[in-house]
Parts: sequence; structure tokens; C-alpha cells
Amino acid sequence: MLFMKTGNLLNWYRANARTLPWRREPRNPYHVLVSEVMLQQTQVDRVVPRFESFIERFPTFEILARASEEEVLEEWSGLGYYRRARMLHSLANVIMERPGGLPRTASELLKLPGIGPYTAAAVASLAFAEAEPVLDGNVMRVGARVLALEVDTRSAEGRHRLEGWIRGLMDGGPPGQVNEALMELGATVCDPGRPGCDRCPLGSGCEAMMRGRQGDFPSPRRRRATESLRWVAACAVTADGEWLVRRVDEGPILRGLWLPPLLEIEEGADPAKAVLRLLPIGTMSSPELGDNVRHNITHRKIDVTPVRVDADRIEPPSDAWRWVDPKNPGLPTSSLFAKLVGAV
DNA sequence: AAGGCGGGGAC
DNA sequence: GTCCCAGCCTT
Repeated sequence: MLFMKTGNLLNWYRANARTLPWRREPRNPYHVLVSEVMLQQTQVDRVVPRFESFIERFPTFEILARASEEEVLEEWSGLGYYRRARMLHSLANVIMERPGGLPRTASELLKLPGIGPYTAAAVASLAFAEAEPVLDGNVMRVGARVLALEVDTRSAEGRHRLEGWIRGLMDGGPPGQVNEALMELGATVCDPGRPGCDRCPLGSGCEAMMRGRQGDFPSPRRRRATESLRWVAACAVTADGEWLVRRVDEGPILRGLWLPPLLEIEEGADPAKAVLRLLPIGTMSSPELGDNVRHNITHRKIDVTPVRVDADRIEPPSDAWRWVDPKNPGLPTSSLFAKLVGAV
């Protein structure tokens, strides 16, 4: 009976699985690892193109390890959560030093930088066939509904119950396929707002569906209130279209990335006046306001006013300043940069 | 156990 | 506007 449910799930998966670049057989453990790190809090559609270019540039652990952190961050630009890129680079170096290379078990993978319970289980099961349940946002939602789980899916008890359920499914099929099928189901059928129960292979095995209570699971997460901020961006541009950028060296956000100088301003303050203090430029044209740009960083909503000035290509005052071609910065940066370029 | 970290897309 | 996403590290 239990096995039949697994069979339904795996048959559904074989018929409906998306073809994704990191799923090519035989599984390449490096590809599996890179994709799983990119997929942390980031949706598949956004990861696919970035995965392709990352693998093209850094095809192996060894090549990744030998690259500079700045090169890795440049390739990561716009993907967000930049700590992931730093830790992946660090991980590659650990792997190169480690006898035996990449570990094959979840418990050993868990010791590596940037690898938490989810990624350890995903790599171990998908690349090395270990029977280790993955608990990501998708699987937790599917499981919370199947079990009509009243406790928080992230609590110790919730995780334990979900893992038990998945281990039961793994008695009926290959663990990697079970994990991947559950994630795929959560991503494409068991939608947070509008679950497609009529096409779900788990059918009457879902307790929430049987009770008509799909919307009650999983229990909602507490969320920090968003904070609104106002920034001004000093956009110094040469006649050739080169932009002056500065490396962010302080604050908790976007550190290490290169952006036009940014400054927080008060509501109602004059953005043009604030810009003058930000630029190491002697003479400049009269500042010109661009269209405001909206940028969200975790719990912050930031309203950015770009102020453009025509500038001469002065010598950068320190190595924390550079002139770049905005179409191809060649430096680590945020998607905010492209938004500003389009708004002045 | 809780807070913080990017960014975009769906509604 | 709100919510979510193949989470992790730090305190």
C-alpha cells in the first residue's frame, strides 16, 4: 500500500519532470552541488540561465577553487544572497585540499561551508543515492498538507514528522527520485495559493485535500515588518557612457559589490544636493534627476533616486573606485546597478 | 530560537 | 501592497 503511493509519485515524476541542466544523467556531483546552492531561496526559472553560464566559466571544482573570489562574485552578480557565492568558492578550496574530494554522505557534506541540512541531503541523495530526506519549502508544504500537519514545519517535531513520512516513501523507490519528485510536485502542482489537487499523484493520500483544508497548511510563517528607505544614487557618467562605481565597504547590505555611490536621505531632502558630497569630482554639470527605482532587500523596501551628472574621466581617488562600462561591468555588482543605468 | 541576507515574479 | 522561493550562518 505504501509502495503503491511511491509508485504513483514516481510515475507522475517520470511523466512530468522538467528537463533541467543539472538533471542530466549520469548526475555530475559538481553540477548537483552548484545548482543546489543557487537554488537556495531562488526559483528554478531564475537559476537555469545563471547555472549554465556559471558552469561554462567554472566547469570543475578545481577551476572554481583557482578563481578569485571577485571573479566568482562577478559571475554571481544579480543572483542575490552573495554569501552563497563566497561560501561556494571557499567550499571548492576545501574540497581541493580534502583527501577523497567531495564527501558522499550527508553528514560529511554538512560540515562544508554553505552546506546546511537541505543541501547536504539533496547532494547526498541526488548524486550519491543516499536515503536522506530533503526538507525544502516545497517538500514542507506538500508534507504539511499530506499529513495535515498542525505543528510548524520548521519545528523539531514538524521536521521529524515530515522526515518520517519521506522515509516511508523511500522504502518504495530510489531516494533521489523520491526527493526530486516531491520537490517537483511542490513547485509545479502543490501551489501555495492554488494547489492543483485534481492532477496530484498523491490523490486521496492527502489528508488536507480530503478535509478540504488545503489552505490551512502549512501554518503561516511569522514575517518581519518591511521597512521603507530612501536612497540617492550618484550617477557620474562620462561622455563615452562609462559609470563611476565604488566598492561597498560598510554596512550589512551588498558588501563587496560595486555600485554608484549611495546615500540614505531624509524624506523631502534634496537628492541633487546630497549627491555633491558623494562624488570625488571637481567639476560637474548640473545634477539631473532620473526616474525613481524600486529595490527590495529582504525586509527593506528602498526607493532610490538616481542623480546623473556628466563627468570627466578623472583618475579614481583610490582602488575602491572604478570606471566601468555598465553593459559589461566586469566586477561584482547588484541588479540595482542595471536598474539605475536604465533610469537616468 | 530568532534575525538577517537579494531579487524577482505571481497575485 | 503581500507572499513565496530546491536555506544558511550567526548570535
